[in-house]
Amino acid sequence: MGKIDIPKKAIYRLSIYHRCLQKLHDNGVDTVSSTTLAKAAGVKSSQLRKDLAYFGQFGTRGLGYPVELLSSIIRETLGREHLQPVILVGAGNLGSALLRYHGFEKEGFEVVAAFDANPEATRARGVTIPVFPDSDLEKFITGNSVKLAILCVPVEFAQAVVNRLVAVGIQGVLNFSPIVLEVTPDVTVNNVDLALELEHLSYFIR
Amino acid sequence: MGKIDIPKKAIYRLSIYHRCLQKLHDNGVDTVSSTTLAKAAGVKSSQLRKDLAYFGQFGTRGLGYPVELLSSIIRETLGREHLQPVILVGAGNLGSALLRYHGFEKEGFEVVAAFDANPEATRARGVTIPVFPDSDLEKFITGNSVKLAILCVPVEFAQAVVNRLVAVGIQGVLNFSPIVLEVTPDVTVNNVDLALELEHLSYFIR
DNA sequence: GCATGTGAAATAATTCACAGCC
DNA sequence: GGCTGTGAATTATTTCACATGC
Repeated sequence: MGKIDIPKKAIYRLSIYHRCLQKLHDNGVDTVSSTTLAKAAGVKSSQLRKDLAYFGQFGTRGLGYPVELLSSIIRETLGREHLQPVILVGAGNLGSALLRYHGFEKEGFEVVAAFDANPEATRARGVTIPVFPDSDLEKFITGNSVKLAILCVPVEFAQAVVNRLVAVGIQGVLNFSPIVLEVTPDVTVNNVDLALELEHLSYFIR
Repeated sequence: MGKIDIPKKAIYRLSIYHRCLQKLHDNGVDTVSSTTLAKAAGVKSSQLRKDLAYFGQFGTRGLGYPVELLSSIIRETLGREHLQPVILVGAGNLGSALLRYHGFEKEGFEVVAAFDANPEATRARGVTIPVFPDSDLEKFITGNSVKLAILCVPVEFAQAVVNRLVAVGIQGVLNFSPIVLEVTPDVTVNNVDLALELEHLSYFIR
């Protein structure tokens, strides 16, 4: 790959900049300075300029950045020009909650299918996205070239399921199980660990 | 405070170590080397030793660390010796999903109450935790000395609600809204931004 | 004059490597 | 011999500060 040079944290910030730019665009703004955009994103202006400099030059000195252009360049850099299909595996309490939540769709991801050991029960929970038995996983992923998966299975199954996903081509996993998943370096795992976040907070209160 | 010297990221890792230690303890292990524990936690052994060194010396050279003792020392360091009450504000799709999920309880946090503009609707969604109208927020927080809040209100209300929370003593906020919240430095905000995590993943797939 | 783009400086975090101790 | 604890070295990230260009 040719993008190993952008720091991981900068990539998270790109997403934030992208959101701020969309908001500015909705408000009819078409040029923004690094100072203004940085303030909206909660970072220093120098950091914003450095982050953008990792992948090109888009501003005009004395003026600022073109909102719409920068927005689409970031979208492209993040690989968001084309809609990415996403599957969700494990539609228990949290999984079916996320399916009903539709927070991903709002930001432009399409959750195309869910998988569970007991698909009937999930459908009964008011989930409208198609739910399949988890034995259909491999067939579906291969057939639909899915690259991204949201993993909400119970912690004791998480490693086994991720192995199956990776074997058929999943390259990115959003993992909600409180476990450190072992994957090959070509697979990216992002952990969302709600209890861990609360624990972290509890350190900072007195 | 006297703990400003431990890096933020090290604190997250402490929680992970703590989990691994509990598992080891459950399996009857009573001593563990930095190499073994680090492997379980997915970090380098040198990093584990450095992280622990931030707040003391607990190991025996040639042997390793005492599992139970280290576990309780970490718990104390994180401020988890005593149960912290937590409230949840905004019981819409995601909020009520989290209430039904009970993932926090499993890790030892007690969600004592939820607040929403429409408490009836939330109760109807099968939530068993008490739900109050959001006008009761201040009274409840003050009356029960709550310090931690989970924030799931729609993004356009997030800043206003966090202002109210902070005004009556909330010191830690787990924020699910895709917005950069402005708070005074004595308040800690942790953002869980699901769409942003997916976007981050989409950068790494090809 | 104003705001970008960027080397250089400062700061932070990680990893090495080994002395010290059981 | 094995494993911790820790300074020193390395690597990564952030911030500064200013030359450059509109």
